[in-house]
Amino acid sequence: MPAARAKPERPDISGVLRSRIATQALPPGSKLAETDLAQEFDVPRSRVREALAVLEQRGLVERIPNRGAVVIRLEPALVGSLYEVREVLEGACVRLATLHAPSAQWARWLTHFQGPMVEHVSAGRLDEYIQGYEGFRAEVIEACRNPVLQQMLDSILERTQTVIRRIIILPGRAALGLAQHTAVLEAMVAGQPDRAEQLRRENMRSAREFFDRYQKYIL
Amino acid sequence: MPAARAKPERPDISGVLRSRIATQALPPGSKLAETDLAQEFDVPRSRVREALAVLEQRGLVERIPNRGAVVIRLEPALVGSLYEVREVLEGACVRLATLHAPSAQWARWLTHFQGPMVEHVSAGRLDEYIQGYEGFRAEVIEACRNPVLQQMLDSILERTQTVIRRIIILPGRAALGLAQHTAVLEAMVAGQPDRAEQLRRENMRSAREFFDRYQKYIL
DNA sequence: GCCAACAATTTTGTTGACAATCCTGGCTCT
DNA sequence: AGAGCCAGGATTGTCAACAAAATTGTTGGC
Repeated sequence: MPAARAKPERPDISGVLRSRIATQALPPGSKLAETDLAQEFDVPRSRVREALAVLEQRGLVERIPNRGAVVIRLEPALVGSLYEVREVLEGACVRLATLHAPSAQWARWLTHFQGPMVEHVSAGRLDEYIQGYEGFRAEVIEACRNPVLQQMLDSILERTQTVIRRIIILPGRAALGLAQHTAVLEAMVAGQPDRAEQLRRENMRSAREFFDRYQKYIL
Repeated sequence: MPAARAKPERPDISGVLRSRIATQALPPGSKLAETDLAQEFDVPRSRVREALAVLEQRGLVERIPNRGAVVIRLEPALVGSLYEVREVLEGACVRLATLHAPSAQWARWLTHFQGPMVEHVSAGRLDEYIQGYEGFRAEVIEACRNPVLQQMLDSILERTQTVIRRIIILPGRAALGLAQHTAVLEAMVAGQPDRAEQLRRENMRSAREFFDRYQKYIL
């Protein structure tokens, strides 16, 4: 039997780079050298080039002619713009989820948010808190059944992930955020989409206030 | 004197193709052949390739491996998703514009909407009506001072432009839309950002109802 | 010692050729 | 006659070499 021929893998370069930028494995200002990336992923440089075009279009890197691509730097004004848009998108998200999924689905999460999650926060186990929240969030987005909304939220999140993680560890933020999320969930369980949307938007504005107040520690 | 050397122009291929798709010069289902485009724009094929990667990322074309790129077809469900997102983005837009620009700036437009625009609509001069509205709209987006919001709205508009133009010619739509826009403007002049946002969202839902009702004539 | 001009190196941008894949059309076999 | 199959052509994907530009390093002069 001939050796199993390794099929030519096609790594999703743009995807890998996106997650590296989101996790700050590639911090703002990093230079993305085409040759290096082509070597690392073992692909021709033209593939790297296409990936960089996508990253530029997504607002993650800046490409200067004849000088290469660098990871974009988050100006305070840009963070503000991102939060303004995120506010209305997240609001629409919980409204649609409330409309499209049965109340019982959210009731499960409500008990989780009123029990274990409170423990996590008061015990300072932020990783567990974040993980639990991410699970809920994924279900909300799934319930929206709106690929356009999902894509735009993804795009905003990957640009602000680092800011989000620094906000959540601010003094009092996790506890306040948890209370706000619980309020949103109560509206969802009660089948009040508009109220859920409004509460979620207030939650986003609240997060943004923390950012404004602690801006110098975050950026 | 030596002949003026033509500097190597660098046409914005992705931009040209985007407008062609938006205006349906390239209707849904059209095939985008790399060789043809490279010849037409007189650029190497690699440039065309990068442009296609951007168009795919923007949701305007679908690329199938080894088979090329085709202009995406608007399914009714996708139009619904786009309108759900557009509703909240347009709402945020007028809210921010009301907050950031002086009332007087919108008062000018209000008189225009209550005078000439009514004439245009009742006389069936839809082109003038559209043109007047576009002017107002551009100023609103400008006043938002939010590049993220602007980019996302552009992205949605270029995908739904053809639908929008077919909705506006539906019986009664232009007159109703004008009345709704005037109501939004009144809220803006009165310095009521939240009310302007709410009215704008109602306007979007109304437009979407027209789409749902006349769907078979539009798609 | 510092600055400026110049040369060397590195990196990006471009080009054309080559390989792999898919579609088309005609042919053969049942 | 119809289904399946096998070229032929066309298109996409890949690649390496070349050209252009910018960065870096060096040298010479003040």
